[in-house]
Amino acid sequence: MNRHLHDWNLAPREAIALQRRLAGRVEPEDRLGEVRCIAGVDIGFEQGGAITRAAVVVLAWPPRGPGVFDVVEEVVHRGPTRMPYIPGLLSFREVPAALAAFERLGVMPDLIMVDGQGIAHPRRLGVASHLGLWLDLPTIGVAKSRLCGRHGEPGPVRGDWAPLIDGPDDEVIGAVLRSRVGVKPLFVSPGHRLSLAAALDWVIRCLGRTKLPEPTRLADRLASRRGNR
DNA sequence: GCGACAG
DNA sequence: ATCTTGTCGC
Repeated sequence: MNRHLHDWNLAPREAIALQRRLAGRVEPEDRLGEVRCIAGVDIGFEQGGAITRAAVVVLAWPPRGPGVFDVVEEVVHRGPTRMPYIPGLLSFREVPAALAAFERLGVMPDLIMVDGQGIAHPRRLGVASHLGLWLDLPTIGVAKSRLCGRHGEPGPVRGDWAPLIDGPDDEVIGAVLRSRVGVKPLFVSPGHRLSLAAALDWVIRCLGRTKLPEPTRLADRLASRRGNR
């Protein structure tokens, strides 16, 4: 079945072929059903990288106030690191741990924000898309830097953005978003079952006082085992 | 061959 | 990603 998706001991060449095949299953949708909670996912490492630490934070929607969310649930999964980091093959290193964390979740979220790219990937299957396909849930890729694509400098105001273009056909694969004045922009792209416009909309609506949207920011903090800011 | 390269 | 102190700014 989809069991082979769990055979993360794929050689790079096989992994790339799998990405090409799976990319065709990614579905862009304009809107979601009723959203009651949004999850943020991020992976951290311990002991020099030997241990992979996956964190999932589920927040209630709508927020209690501007940028203020109630935490519904938090899960951390720790396990041995199996794959090295290879640009373009990040999902094979991080998704297994993320899935293990989701299996422990009591409430499945209606939308997931992942630290990394969605379709803004050489083969249109970044970690957010891969996770979304596996869970069959809407996902958004929220990365702190660029993997591929060309773009101009977004405006200086929060909410300003510039399209992320790639390929010979100038395909729009994401957006470079100014999430906060005076900081490097975020790279937002659809993961699965969501359009770019919807993805951007959700990320902006989840922005609090910092650069990262709350779901990703809290998951990042938990994955890196930092208690504060 | 050279440069780029999520986390 | 992670290793790490102080420091500039609101």
